[in-house]
Amino acid sequence: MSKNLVIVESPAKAKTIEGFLGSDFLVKSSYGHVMDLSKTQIGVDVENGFEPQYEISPDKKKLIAELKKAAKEAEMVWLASDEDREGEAISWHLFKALGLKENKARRIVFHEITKPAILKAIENPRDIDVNLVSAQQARRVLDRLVGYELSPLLWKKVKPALSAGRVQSVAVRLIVDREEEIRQFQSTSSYKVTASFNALVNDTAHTILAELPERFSTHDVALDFVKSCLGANYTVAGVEKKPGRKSPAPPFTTSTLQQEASRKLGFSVANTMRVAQNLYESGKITYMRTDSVNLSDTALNMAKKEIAERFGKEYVKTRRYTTRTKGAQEAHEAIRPTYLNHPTVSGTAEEQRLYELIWKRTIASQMADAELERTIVDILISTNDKHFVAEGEIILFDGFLKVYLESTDDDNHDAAEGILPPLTNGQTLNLNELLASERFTRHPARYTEASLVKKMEELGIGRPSTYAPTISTIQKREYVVKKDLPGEKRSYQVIRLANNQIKQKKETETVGQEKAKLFPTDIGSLVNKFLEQHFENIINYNFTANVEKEFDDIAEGRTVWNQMISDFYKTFHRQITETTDNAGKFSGEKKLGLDPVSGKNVFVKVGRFGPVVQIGDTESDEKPRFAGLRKNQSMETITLEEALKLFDFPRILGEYEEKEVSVAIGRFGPYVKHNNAFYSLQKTDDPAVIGIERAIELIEAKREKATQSVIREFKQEPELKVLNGRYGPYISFKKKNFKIPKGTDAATLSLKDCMKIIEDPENTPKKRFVKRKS
DNA sequence: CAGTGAGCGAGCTTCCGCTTGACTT
Repeated sequence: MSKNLVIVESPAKAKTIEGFLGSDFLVKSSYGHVMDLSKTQIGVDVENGFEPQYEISPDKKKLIAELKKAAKEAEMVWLASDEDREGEAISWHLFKALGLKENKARRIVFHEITKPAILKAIENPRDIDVNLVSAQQARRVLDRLVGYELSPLLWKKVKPALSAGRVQSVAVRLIVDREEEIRQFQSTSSYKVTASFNALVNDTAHTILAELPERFSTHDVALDFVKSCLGANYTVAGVEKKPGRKSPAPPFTTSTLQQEASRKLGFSVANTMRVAQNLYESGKITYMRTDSVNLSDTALNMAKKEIAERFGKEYVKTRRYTTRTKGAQEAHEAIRPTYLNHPTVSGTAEEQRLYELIWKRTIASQMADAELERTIVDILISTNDKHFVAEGEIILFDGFLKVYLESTDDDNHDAAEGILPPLTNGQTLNLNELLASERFTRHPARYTEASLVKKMEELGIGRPSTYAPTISTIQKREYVVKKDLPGEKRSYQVIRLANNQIKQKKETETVGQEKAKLFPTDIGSLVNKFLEQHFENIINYNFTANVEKEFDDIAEGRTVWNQMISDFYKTFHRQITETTDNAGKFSGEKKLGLDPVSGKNVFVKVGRFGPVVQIGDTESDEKPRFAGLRKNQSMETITLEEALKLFDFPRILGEYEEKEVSVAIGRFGPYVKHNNAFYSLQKTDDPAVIGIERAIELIEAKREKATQSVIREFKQEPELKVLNGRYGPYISFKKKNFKIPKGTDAATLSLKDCMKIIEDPENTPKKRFVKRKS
């Protein structure tokens, strides 16, 4: 029995701390929040001061019972959750849920997981900060009211099972707005002039690349300029040298780690977090959900030592970074390796790569600036008054660049500048080639998962622990899809001057390719439009920043939390009732034209199951016909012709084994139907042209696969089979599936063994969704 | 997980922010 019980949020942290403290201390984890509002009800008493109705989270009941027991046996309980709004609330909830007494509980906080820091914290306990808890309560209640009043309104007015919230709806808006900007964007072209020269410097031939600082707006002006260069001489008219410096980027936060892992390693946001969690749990990195760029003193000293040993003393520069991010709470350190003297670790390939990135970034952040020298060379053209400019950059001292260079999202920059040979004033250069190429302005970039996180962080929307889940939610709701675009060919004009001759030609380039970018869907755009019309104040980009200020006031004790919520709710709830009463169905209905066969109107709109084409008016006596849009189609762009084509299904292809074979398009894409069985089409198959031969191929292929997946069959019991599925072997019996206990060899199971497994209630299929009591 | 879409009506869906395993057919 321990005299002291310490409760932290994360089990990995608990394990580390237990090592620091003696046997008088038992360290446990709360696994995050332990109490929350009821999931199935609004959970807030709006009539009575917005009193929250908390309950112990269902998955925490067992844990709370355990903690309660441990608390009873201990002389003192130390509540050591994180030092931020949510952490304070966790301590308060623990206090309540464990039924602690004032004289038997202390609140402590520490910023560094080291023995001295923890001992110091224990010597300096404090009370739970009630104001900070109130601020969290306000945050929680506001999010609940917004989410649980807006979502049902969407079910009624737009489509069932949709959702809206303070964070997710703004994330969707960013993507919808960006797509609209791209649609509105008008590309213009201009002519950019570049030249390459040959020069002999110290008996060595060098190539020098230069550019005209200005651009020409039309082909004619560009051509006139190139013509005016015929027979020209080019001389160096000035060499200017400027010193420059580059500083390293700060250590990683959750958001910057997600961005760099996306750009440098191609990881999705969720993957980055999964891999980082593994590194954290095996003690290799510090906590991965943080908004702080701060490094502990221990880390700073380790970095200093490591850099001096590895690269030399001149590479050391100790830096303390401060966070400027809106709403940062800084309960943790920046993300860094636990031991900075380990540049690599063992683990999976992904773990090694992510770790290396974190190591480099941390080390670089404590290294000296890179010192550069920029050279700008001015080149005169003898036949006109324009100048070429050549720029070069050399590194005098590499500093942190030895280890790490941050990448950018900006793909508009041109080829890297190289080293220029030492040119002298008055030196003549020989023109090798002069090019005037047509260049086009580019639309703003679509968001990647990571660049969306960056933008959300700038707006103060979401927290390190929610970036990845939010991005997955908006995709799961089908507001947004992540996809690639193949790009299109575009031709552009090039005017070339070489050997004193001008030649013009047309070249082609591929533009507009996209890889893993976020696009709004029809539903996403429609829901966004609905919210813009009725709840602009909620999805306004500044809404979160404004309420955060009010939460701060509550935390400081200047505002009473439920007064703030009451003020907010008055307006918000009026908007809800007004929209409920006055707004009609919001389907985005749009008329495409007339059906040439029936002469009826053809519409597109969002129906109960997603975007549909409708032939015939809803109000008419005859029932309208419907067909769902294909996955790659959009209400925005679909034509009448494409819409009518969707009604060509189901199409009868012929007969096979004396049963009809047809092709149709269902909820999950195009499929072949035969004898009441379904066979999905491949991506390369077009349901509009597919024939009976191909359909039979698909049927046979699926049958073949099915026989391969059978591990065991029994003559005595044809309804029982041992099959190989997605998650390994399982038993199928009378259309129900049963898992096979670990350590059992599926291939040697007898019928008796199988029946035993089936009868064991341990192995019965679990219900996917737990039905709630009414 | 598969041919939905009217209208009727029951029963369902939903938020954000803390934390990890559990374990799917």
